[in-house]
Amino acid sequence: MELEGTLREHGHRVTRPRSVVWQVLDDTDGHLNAQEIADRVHALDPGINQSSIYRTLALFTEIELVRESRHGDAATWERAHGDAVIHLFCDRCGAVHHHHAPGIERLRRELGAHPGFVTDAIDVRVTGHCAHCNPG
Amino acid sequence: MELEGTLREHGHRVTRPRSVVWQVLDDTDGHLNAQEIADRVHALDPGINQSSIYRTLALFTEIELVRESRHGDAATWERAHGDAVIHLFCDRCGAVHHHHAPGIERLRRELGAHPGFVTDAIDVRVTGHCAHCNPG
DNA sequence: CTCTTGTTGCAAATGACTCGCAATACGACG
DNA sequence: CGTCGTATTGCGAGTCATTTGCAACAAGAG
Repeated sequence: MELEGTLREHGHRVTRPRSVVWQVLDDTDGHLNAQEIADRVHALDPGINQSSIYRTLALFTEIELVRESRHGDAATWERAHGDAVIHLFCDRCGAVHHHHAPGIERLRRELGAHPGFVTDAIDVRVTGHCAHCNPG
Repeated sequence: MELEGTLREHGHRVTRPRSVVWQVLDDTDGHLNAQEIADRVHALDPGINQSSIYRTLALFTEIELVRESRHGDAATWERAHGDAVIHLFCDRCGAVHHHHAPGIERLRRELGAHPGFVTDAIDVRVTGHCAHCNPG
C-alpha cells in the first residue's frame, strides 16, 4: 500500500487520521480545500481533529504524497502527480482542471541550460474559465 | 506618468499612499513582501498606514499595475509584466528570479486549441535553487 | 504484554489581512 | 484661488484559517 510504505520509509507511523485523510485524497480526482477534506474525513470518522488534518496534510506534502496549491487566498490539496500537468483554474466556478502538456519537458530541458538556476519542480498554472462557465 | 494615467483611467484618485507605494514598486526589480514594502514606504513617509498599503496593493493588482504572487504561504508583489516570463523561486534564499521564455506563447496557442477552457493568464513557476545557493 | 516515543485532541494563540467609521484631502467646478 | 462632494485614509477592532503547547493516547518494536 502506497501510504504505509511511504510513511514507513520516512520513519512515520500509520495512524487513524493519516489513513482516513489519505483515503479521502486518494478517492478524489482533483483538488480539495481544507473544508472539503474535513467534511469527507468526518464522514468517515467524526472524531478526527481539524489540527490533525492540517498536520497530516503538512506531513503528506513534505513526503510528497500530496501537493498543496495556493491560488489567490485559497489553499487546496491533491494527490501528488508529475510535473507534466498544467493546472487550469476557473475564475468563475473555482474548479481546478488538469491538462496534460508534454511541452513542459521541453521547458525543463531549456531550463537545464540556464546556468544560474537548478530546477526542481515546474508548476504551470493557467487562469481563465471553463467552457460552460460563460464570461459574465 | 504611468501611475497617474492608469489610476485616472479607472476613475481613481492619485493620493499620497498610492504614489509612495508605486514609487517603491517601480524602483524595485523583483518581488517584495508586505513587510518589505511597508519598510520602504515608511522610509519615504512614515505616516502611511499599513491598511492603506494593503488597500493600495489590492487596487493596483485589480487595475493590473502590479502582480501578486503566492508561493507557499508567502505573498509578494511586483510591477506587472507580460506572461512570457517564468518565475524562478529559490527555496534557499527565497529570491524570485525572472527568466524570459518565449515558449510560453507556444503553450498559449496549444491551450487555445483546448475546447474545454478559455485561457486568460499563464503563470509558470519553477522551484529550485540559485546556482550560488548550494544544495544543503 | 510492556514500554518508548511519535501522535493526537483540545483549547488557546498567532498573525496576516480586512473592515467600520469618522476625519481628511483629492480634484472638479466656478 | 476658494468651495464642496465624495473617494480615500488612519486607526483600532475584528476575522479566520492555520499553528502550537501540552497532557493523554496508541503504534509497533522487542
